[in-house]
Amino acid sequence: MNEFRLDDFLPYLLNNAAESTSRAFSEHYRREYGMTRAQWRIMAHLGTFGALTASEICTRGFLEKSKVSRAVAGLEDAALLRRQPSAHDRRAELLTLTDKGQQVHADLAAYARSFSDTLTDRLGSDRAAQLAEILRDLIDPQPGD
Amino acid sequence: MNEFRLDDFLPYLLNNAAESTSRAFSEHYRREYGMTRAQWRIMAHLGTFGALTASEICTRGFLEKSKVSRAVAGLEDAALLRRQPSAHDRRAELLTLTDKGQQVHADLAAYARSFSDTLTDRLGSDRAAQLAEILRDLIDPQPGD
DNA sequence: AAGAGATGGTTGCATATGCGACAGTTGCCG
DNA sequence: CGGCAACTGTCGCATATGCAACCATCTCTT
Repeated sequence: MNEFRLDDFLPYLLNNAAESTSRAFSEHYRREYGMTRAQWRIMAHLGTFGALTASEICTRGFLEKSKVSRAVAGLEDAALLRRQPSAHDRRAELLTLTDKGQQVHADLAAYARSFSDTLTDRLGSDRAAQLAEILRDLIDPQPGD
Repeated sequence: MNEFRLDDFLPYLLNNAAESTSRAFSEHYRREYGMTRAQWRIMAHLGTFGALTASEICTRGFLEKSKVSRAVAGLEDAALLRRQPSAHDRRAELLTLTDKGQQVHADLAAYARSFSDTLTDRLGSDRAAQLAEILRDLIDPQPGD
């Protein structure tokens, strides 16, 4: 009969796990810096990978471009990032963190780090590493790119 | 220095994996039935577990209660589910799928099933099972419950 | 039995979101 | 070269969302 079991449906489990593990953390940057999830994600990308364009962030982070556009505007207003024209493409803008942005990123990264350690402890480091690896496999082949 | 690596941050990977694996599927029920993500999730719960109250769905699915409230209203308007008063608690309402709701659920479940098979193939069934198991461990201890 | 506090569900309001349309730019093919 | 498709980022609009306030009901303590 090919029954459907919600408890085994990977997208469902992934959504729950993502939601469950992101909530506590998101409350932190929300309280401390008034940042949204999209804003934190953009900061995290720039803090980790350096200068990126908005559309690169869209692709890497599975975010809508209008969402990124507005989140970037907010971060710019808060003086956390700066735009500069791309040398090779006049449509695109390179985004980089300001000094203030770097500081904020450093704080959030430290928090994220300790948060991550908690999760790893809970799973055991072997399984945590397994999980990360499998997730990367699952993510890589992005449908439309 | 305790560096922060976004590529190893589990909440990030989980969000990307969830988003990546949910997108194609969500396009389907959106197109076919005009349903939102929350609505599909509610249908999936009711289809799998039978009668539930809204708050049980909130807890299981990591959904805000106002989101559920409105999604349920929409599903009721579409005649996909029905409310009946709980025998033991006059505040609560038991939600169940209507016949039409069951049909829609059956269709979506079949689609989900084949979708799930694709993912499992891609990972290999061992790793897919590992993943599901680890995710369940990660989810279980829900912060505020 | 009474009141405090928790819980179920709805709703108002401000904000966030997705989609589609748009203007400007680029790259490619004939 | 000329033009057309693809791409970048922004914006308007309708809708979805989160939060807090709210009413009704339940539970627990005393």
